[in-house]
Amino acid sequence: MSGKTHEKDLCEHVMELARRRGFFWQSYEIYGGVAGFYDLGPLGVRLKNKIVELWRRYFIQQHQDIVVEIETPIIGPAKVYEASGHVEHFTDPIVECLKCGRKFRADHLVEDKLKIKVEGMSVDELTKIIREHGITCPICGGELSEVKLFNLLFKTIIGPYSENIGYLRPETAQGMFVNFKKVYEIMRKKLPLGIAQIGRVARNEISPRQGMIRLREFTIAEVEFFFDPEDPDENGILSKYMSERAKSKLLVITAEARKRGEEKPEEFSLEEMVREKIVATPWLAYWMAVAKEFVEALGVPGHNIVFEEKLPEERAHYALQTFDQLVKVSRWGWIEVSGHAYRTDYDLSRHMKYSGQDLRAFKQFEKPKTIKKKVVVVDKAWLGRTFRSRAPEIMKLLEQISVEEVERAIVEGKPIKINEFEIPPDRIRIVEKVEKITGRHFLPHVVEPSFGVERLVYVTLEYAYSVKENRVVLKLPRYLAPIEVAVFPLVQDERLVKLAKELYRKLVEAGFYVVYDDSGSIGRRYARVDEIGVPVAITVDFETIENGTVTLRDRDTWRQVRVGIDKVVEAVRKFIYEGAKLEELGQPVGGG
RNA sequence: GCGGCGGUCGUCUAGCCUGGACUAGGACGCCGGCCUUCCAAGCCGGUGAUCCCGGGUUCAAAUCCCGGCCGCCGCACCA
Repeated sequence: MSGKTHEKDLCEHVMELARRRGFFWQSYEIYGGVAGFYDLGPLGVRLKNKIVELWRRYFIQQHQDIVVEIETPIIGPAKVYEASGHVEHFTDPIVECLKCGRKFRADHLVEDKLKIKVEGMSVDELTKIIREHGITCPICGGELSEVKLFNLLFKTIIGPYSENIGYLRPETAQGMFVNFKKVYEIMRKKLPLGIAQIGRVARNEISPRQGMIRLREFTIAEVEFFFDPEDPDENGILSKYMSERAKSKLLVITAEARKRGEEKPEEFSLEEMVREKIVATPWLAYWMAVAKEFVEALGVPGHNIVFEEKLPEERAHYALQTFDQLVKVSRWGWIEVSGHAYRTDYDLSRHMKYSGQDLRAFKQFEKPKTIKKKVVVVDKAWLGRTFRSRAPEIMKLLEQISVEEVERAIVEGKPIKINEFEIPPDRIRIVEKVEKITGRHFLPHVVEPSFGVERLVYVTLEYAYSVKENRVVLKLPRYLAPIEVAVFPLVQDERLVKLAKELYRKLVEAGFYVVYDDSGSIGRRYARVDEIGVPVAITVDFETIENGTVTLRDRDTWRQVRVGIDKVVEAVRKFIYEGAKLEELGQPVGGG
């Protein structure tokens, strides 16, 4: 499933365009550049912001009754990432073969060779074991280096004390988990609840390549979606949303199919995904459908979007099931643009344990349940008088004895023996207590759709890139265009220039991003704005002076219509944000 | 991290093997002017290169050698 060579230069063209026109470029270029870091230029920032805005529309605005957005720090204390499992699971002990240069997981190597458990063993201990047992490179037999730890987390120090370690977050997710209880309360304790965040993350990749595709610092847009695992369709919310997307179809390669060696994806409707248990929980499928719709809105055709289920060994430590959303790109074949993980209650349970805080949700039963319960009651006054300072100890021991055992002793009239102590049956009795339970405490489960935004920027550009009559035309979806309108006077005639500048002002005041250009020939100016994806170019010509109309030119068809100058703002809005066809906006212009 | 290949104006590139006339050439772009009544037209002028960085060899290095950085590909690694 890898990209083949004949399409290769598309990526190069996109990268070249991105550099030349200011979408993005490698960071720190004047110092030779650093791998895995990219800068966004003026157009790149606008495009990224628009993509993020679109993401918000799909994941938050359309789900505003159940999803809210927060923002949390990039740096977190060590404890948070110990709890999340990243300190442990993002750290691999690695040995390198001094002869062939291959690297191996040191722990796996030792476990395989010696059949012993080495979990939790230090680097030095592992090195020692390797040396003592003369373990060598399993491939070439060469000598092995010392064991080194490799952790993808960027480490830093919080404040002046070096022991106060912090980590840069490798995902925004922990910000949501840490804040779950608070947001849950703010949202008046309703489930399901999605908490979204868009922000920078950092991962110290060993050797990042592939330009914008694999970065050491990038932007993630993700939702941690919390729901009651025993009642995912609480209040019919799941059903409501599912029915809204009933027509959604997803191309999926299941883990099972992959194990069979299958490479072709199978198409499932959203309903089939759930009914045939392709997904471990229905919400996972639902958010996959939203994710696909969103990626389509970036300009990727549905047949180039596939969900691939990860094999157990490929999954992150927190996931019970994971699907990657893959998009086909020219150079690298199928690349992941989002991950959809069923994180269960892993994160909340870990934070509960590490923080000591109760992070459980509470759900009231419709009717409180009453439970009859037998309780052992001791004559505490007697107990205290008799055993004095040892009484509390006995109380504790008594709790560990089952009610049935005590009951039996009472019935038989025998004393209850607890270690060396004896309690006569008349000092103890069984009481039936009625307990009222109004609801249940539980840890919500979580599904997580998570997007790499820079990848989306790249994918969007690549799918928009086209060549027409030897000119580059960036056919971005209109609503994503960094610059929305261009205004040109046909030639540098004072009257036309004046009118064009007025129109420019008017469009700017209406809220659009507009370029004005009166240099060179009109054709050159059209070409320049085509290349950065400006959807519509407006030209003020001599007819404008006569009858107050201007031409609107469609980037994709190069066709033109004439529109009254006073109707331009509305026409542009309709064209860019309401999907109107050019021909609906005014009178067609012949020729040109 | 290992191996292979590569790195020259904003972009694409000539030159590198065979060191010297290279003050590094061209094209496109970009800027200014002229021209121009709708698709990168034309003319004039201009701008623009740490020849990736550092060291070495040499009288002399874009060119040869070594080290590093960065990129691409393969391996390894990888939410």
